[in-house]
Amino acid sequence: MHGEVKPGLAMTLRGIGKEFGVSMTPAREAVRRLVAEGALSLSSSGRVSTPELSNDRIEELAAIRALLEPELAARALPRAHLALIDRLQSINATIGQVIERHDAPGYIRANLEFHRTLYLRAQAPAMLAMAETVWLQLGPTMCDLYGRLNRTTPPQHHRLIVAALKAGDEPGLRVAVRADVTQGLRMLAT
Amino acid sequence: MHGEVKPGLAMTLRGIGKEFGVSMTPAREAVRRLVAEGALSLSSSGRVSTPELSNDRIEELAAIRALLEPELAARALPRAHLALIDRLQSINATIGQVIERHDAPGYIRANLEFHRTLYLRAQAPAMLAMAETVWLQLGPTMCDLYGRLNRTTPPQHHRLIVAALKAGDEPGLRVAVRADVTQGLRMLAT
DNA sequence: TGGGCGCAAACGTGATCACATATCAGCGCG
DNA sequence: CGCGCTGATATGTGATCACGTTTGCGCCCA
Repeated sequence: MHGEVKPGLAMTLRGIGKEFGVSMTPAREAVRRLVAEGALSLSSSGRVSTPELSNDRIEELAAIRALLEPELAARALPRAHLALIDRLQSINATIGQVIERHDAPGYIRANLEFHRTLYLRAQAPAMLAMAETVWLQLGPTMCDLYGRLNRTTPPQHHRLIVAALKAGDEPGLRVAVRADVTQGLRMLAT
Repeated sequence: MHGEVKPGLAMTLRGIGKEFGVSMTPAREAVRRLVAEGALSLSSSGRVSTPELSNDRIEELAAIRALLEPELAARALPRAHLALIDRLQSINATIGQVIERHDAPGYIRANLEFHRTLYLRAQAPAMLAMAETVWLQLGPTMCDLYGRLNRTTPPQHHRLIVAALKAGDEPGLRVAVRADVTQGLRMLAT
């Protein structure tokens, strides 16, 4: 999810087992679960690797985010109290620092923490799980793209999200979240 | 997904293995995959069973359907030719027959076939997979509910969907699909 | 008769193994 | 010099087993 493993990297069950000090059986279970969630892809011979997403697939996954996440944010809005907004702003500050360091996985991690912190308030576990599944699928590819771009602009959409939360403005919040989610896609087109 | 197994039913790995003539290992993999997809729930002791969904969870899953499926339908709309519409109408006729027979799993299966046939045209595999995951989670509970209700009215929303497809009316299609998806939820409230 | 209690059966977990298959390096041929 | 073949190595699959834990049934006592 955090993009710590590059897209297209192949792995073996025995290798994973050795890496974590377990036998093949738990490694197999973990791998098969990640395959079921779309985080890893299974070749016809059973070999496993991180998927290399096509542009169409990325667009599709971004579209799913653009559907789910505004709804999650809207559901969180009535439950968003001051402490939550403070927390979001603090995470936002961290994101600014991470960007300066050009730390792509760190940026992804902090960015997702911002979204997850907000969506946790929505009290919608199935919807959140679904969003995290999408993040999991996008992780390696997104991190690769961010790493290539070396962007230096802080996330202005997050500020808009926080502002809409403070104002209790649901339509504005939906628009801000959708814009934040779609921004990553636009970056790909360049 | 088709609701052939009742909610809350517990299963054992050795039992599943014996049922399908394999050992525990493949049974474990299959079960863990279904757990990852949310179709089965894993107790703290590792025992597995079909989940009994709370009303909140059902509402949430229906909301996800209401988000994803209109989008899938809209993406399928430009690609929907006459043969597809014929196929949908034929499935619709089947649904009418199944309802007369009070065959709840058959109804679920035919209903999902209607939706899947349409959504396959959307050329959006990730989004379709996500919708199917939701169906998988709802399957047992929905079938249970349908079985209790013994409804006799044919699905009028499907007719609206077909009409909107014929007319090339995207907003109307989105509304019709959303109404069809939400209908199941309304039934629960009674 | 109802409610704890204990024990045996059953369960999940993780390890190991045999086997069929895929992968890749090296080599020989064109 | 490039291409295909071949064999050794490595991989996934499914079975089986030992072990610690949970479960559920029967029994005992109040």
